[in-house]
Amino acid sequence: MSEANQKPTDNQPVPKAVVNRLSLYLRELQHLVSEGSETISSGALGQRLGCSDAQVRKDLAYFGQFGYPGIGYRCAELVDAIRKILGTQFVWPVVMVGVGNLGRALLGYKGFAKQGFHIVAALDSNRSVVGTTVEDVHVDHIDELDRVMKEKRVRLAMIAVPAPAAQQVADRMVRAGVEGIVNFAPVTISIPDHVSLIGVDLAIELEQIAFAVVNRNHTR
Amino acid sequence: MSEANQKPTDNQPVPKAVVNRLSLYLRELQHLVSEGSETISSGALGQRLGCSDAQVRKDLAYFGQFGYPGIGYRCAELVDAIRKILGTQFVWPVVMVGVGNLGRALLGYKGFAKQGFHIVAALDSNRSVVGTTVEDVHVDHIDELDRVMKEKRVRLAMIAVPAPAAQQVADRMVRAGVEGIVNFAPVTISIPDHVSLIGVDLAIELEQIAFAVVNRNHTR
DNA sequence: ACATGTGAAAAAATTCACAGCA
DNA sequence: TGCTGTGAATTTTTTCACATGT
Repeated sequence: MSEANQKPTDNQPVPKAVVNRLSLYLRELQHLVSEGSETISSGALGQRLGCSDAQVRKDLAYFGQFGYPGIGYRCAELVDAIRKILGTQFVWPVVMVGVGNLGRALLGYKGFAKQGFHIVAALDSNRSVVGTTVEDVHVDHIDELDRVMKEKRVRLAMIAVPAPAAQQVADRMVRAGVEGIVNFAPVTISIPDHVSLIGVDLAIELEQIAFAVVNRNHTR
Repeated sequence: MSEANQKPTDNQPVPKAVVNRLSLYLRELQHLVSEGSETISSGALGQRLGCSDAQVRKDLAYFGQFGYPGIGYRCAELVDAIRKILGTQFVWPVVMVGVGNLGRALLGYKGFAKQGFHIVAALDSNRSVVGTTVEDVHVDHIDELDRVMKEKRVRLAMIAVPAPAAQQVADRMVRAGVEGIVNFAPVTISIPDHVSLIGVDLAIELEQIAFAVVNRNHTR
């Protein structure tokens, strides 16, 4: 029957872990669509991702009814539904602050565009990169942050500056009205409650794997 | 009174989320040490990271007793203890497969070394980069994977190849005896149970922020 | 007085299991 | 028959609250 509410059925809070899996479902479903699959069952989808059929169904149930009993889910339809839920049915303009090693790589990463994010500007404090174009993105001075964000209607930003500069960059973003930040600097930053924040620390991922390897049987 | 078991007190399984927070505690404690702080309480540490005092204490309690009633935790001592727990008190040699955009950036990222990971070799299938040196790391052909891993006693690997190649790279790594993989390719890969795997998808992080911004009040 | 470590209680997430629909 | 959606049961994680150590 597939009735798509893009908002939770009530106003139940949605656990972060559920939203995270939603992104995984989306990525997998996009593969399936590109391979020509019409439909998939919760069990088959779960198996590909290493979770249970019940979990797939429960996760989706937070947002509506998308499946067809006896059939499963129509891949293309569910892709659209999840993009609506995540808010990526339209393209988001994003700014990148920090055009060092990591910033450059992120600017060149094609995966963002594929999922509906367009990096419309890069900013840095280093005068030697300001004015250049990196991976087709023009680099402005950090002082232009406010202007650029307003001109381009930017709501999301990424931070890829050295750790000591991250907090002040975040502060500037907040003043410029940013609504969400992905922080790649290896430091905890604090921002007001009304701004969303995710920290991604590449070294931490390696630490997690090291732990898992050393304590192979103690982790779940 | 600071009795450091590097293994869980019993054989209780340790939740993944706990280990993840351990890495955050470590990073924060390293900052504190470099700022000259001697001790910190569970409450103060939790506040910096956005979690409760009880959570900090419970997390650490999985591994032993590290605190001093009335005092808190000695920062330097706890840094050492957590590194022991995570298994990063010694340097891990790591290989990187894929020397494209993202691979290059990761090779140049200084944060790995700081946390005890040394990238000892990079590998790629593209003959035009094989034999070059990127960020002081020599690039070998992917066919050398087995030899390099054995020569350098490598147990951990990172994947930064295009999505379609990721699974076969993982398979090769498994055959070469890898024990843990961090996969930066935006695709689900499957590996035998005895190998640990973490997937990091940069676009997914942006999706999570987009969702949080759109549904500001439904997430927890 | 201050702050840990930890059982007990509460809350949250996952899994089970089954009614109901195609 | 095959598979969804969902209450109920179970398991896991977090929070509470306090006895204990300094």
